Amino acid sequence: MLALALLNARQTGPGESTLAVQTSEKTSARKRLTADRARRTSKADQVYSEIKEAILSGALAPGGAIDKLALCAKLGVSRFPVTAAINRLAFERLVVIEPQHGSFVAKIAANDVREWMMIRRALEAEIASEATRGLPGDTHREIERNLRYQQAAAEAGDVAGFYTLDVEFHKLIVDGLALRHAREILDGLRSHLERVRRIALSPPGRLPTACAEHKRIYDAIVARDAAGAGGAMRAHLDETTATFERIAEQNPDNFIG
Amino acid sequence: MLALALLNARQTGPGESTLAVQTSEKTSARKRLTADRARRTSKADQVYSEIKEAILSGALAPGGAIDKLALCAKLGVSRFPVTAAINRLAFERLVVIEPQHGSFVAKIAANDVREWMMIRRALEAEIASEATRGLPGDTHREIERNLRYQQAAAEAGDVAGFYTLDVEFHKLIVDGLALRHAREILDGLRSHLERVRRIALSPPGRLPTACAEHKRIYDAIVARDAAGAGGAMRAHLDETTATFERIAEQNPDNFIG
DNA sequence: CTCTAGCGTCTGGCATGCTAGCACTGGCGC
DNA sequence: GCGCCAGTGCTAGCATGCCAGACGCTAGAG
Repeated sequence: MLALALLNARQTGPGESTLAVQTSEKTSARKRLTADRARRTSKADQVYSEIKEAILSGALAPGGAIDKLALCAKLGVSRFPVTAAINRLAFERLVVIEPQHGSFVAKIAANDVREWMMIRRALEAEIASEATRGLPGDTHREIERNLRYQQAAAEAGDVAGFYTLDVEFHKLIVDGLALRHAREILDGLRSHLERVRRIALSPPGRLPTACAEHKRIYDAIVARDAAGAGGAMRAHLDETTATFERIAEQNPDNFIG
Repeated sequence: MLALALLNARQTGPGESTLAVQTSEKTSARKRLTADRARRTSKADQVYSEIKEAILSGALAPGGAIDKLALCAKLGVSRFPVTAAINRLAFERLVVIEPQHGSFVAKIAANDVREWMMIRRALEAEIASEATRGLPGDTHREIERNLRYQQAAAEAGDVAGFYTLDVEFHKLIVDGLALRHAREILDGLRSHLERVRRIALSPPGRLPTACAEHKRIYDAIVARDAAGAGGAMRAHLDETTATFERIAEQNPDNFIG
C-alpha cells in the first residue's frame, strides 16, 4: 500500500525507472530492540563454513572442481544452501564460478600474495599507530599473556601453537580498537594467506624472531610511540612477506603467475 | 536434524573429517583456454546492480525495509535472483537481513565512516608511496588529463563533475599499479562513503583545495618521493574525513551512534 | 588417419511451491 | 478499561523441477 504510494510518487520522471520499493522505516525501528536476537545459523551458513574450512585446510585443492551434488548428498541438504554458500565464497574470491560449466577452488597467484601482504602491511601498521592512543586494560592483559605464551611456544618449537598465538596477537590489537570493518578485511586477507601457509609452515628458526618482533610492536604501543609502532609492524610484516616469498619459490607448483 | 547430518558427514574417518568431494583438476585445466569467455551477466548480477545503485543513490533510504516481492514484480524476475542479490549486498554490509523478519538497508553510523576513512587513508597512502616506483606511461597521461579537467571543474564550481574526476583520479593510481584486490576493497569502501556524500555535497570552496592536494600527490609520485606521496595522500584524506565529519554534524538524523 | 559436426551429459541459473518463525492485532478474560 | 493470548499475515529459508549453455565423445566424411 505504502510501497505503491512511494512507487507512484517516484514515477515523476518519464524514463526514470527507480527501485524505490520500500516500506516505512518506523515499523522496523520500533522493535529494533527485539532484533538483537541471536544470529541463527542457517543451513547455508553451516555449509559455507564447512566448505571454507575445507578450502583453507587444503582438503579442496586450488584449481580443483567442486561437485555440488556430492556436497548436497554428503551434508544432507538440498542444492539451495550449497549454491548460496558457493556464491558467497565466489564473492570473497575463494571460489571461481564458470557459468554452465562448474565451480572451482580459486588458484593462488604469487602476485596476489604480494598484494595481500601489502594491504595487510598498510592496514596493520596504521592500526598499530592508532593503538598507541590507548587500548582497554583487558586488551593489555590479554596481549601480555599472549606474548608470554608465544615465548613458551617459540622455545618449545611448537610451530602450530605459535601460529595460533600469532594470529591471536594481531586480532587482539584490532579488536581492542573495536575496528569492525578493518577486522573483516584482515580476516578475509588471512583466509587467503592461510592457504599459502598450509603449503609450508614457517621454518622453526623464524619463531623466536617473530616473537621478538611482536614484543617490539607491543612495547612501542605501550610507550605511545606511534611512528615506532607502525614501523615495527611494517618490519614484522615485511619479514612475513619474505617468508611467503620463500614458500612460493620452493613450491612453484602451487602457484600461478 | 541438520546437526546430525553434518555430524554424520564428518564421520568419514577416525580423526580425518574432510569434505574432499572433488573431481580431477585435469578436466578443467585441459580446456582452461576456452574459459576466458566473457563474463555473462546473469539476472542475479543485474538485480544486484539495480538494488545497489538504488541504495547508493538514496532511493532506498538507510534503515528502510526492502520489499522483495515488489522488486520481483518490478524487475520481472522470480524471487531467486533477488534473494541472491540481497545476500550479496548483505555480505558487503549494505543490507542487513533479519531472519524470518525482513531485509533492510543498512544504517550509517558515524563511527563506521571514521573507520572507513581510516582504512582508506592507510591503503591509499601505501599505494601512493608504491606508485613512486613507477606507473605506466598511459597512466601518467591519463592522470595529467584528469588533473587538467579537475582544475577546470573547480574553477567552474561544478561540484558533481569534480566528484567524478576525484573518484577517477584515485582509481587511476590503483589501476596503474594493477592492484586488483586493493581496488576491490577501496571500491567497497567508496560504496559506503558514497551514501554519506549523497546526503550533502562538499562545499564548493573545497574544490580548489582538493584539486591542489591532488596535484601535490601526483607531483610527489612523479618526483619519486615515496614519503612525500604517502604524506600528501594522508593529508588529503584527512581533509576529506573532516568534510565527512562536518556532514555528519550538520545532518545528525541520517546517522546513528 | 584426421578433422568436424552432432549429440549426450553435466553444470549452473532460474522459477516456484512449501515450511517455519516472527510481529502485529483483535478478541477474550480479568 | 487493561492486559494477555491466539490468530493472521508477513518474512526469509529451503526443496525441487526445469531450462539453457558448455564440454566431451563418437561417428562419419574427406
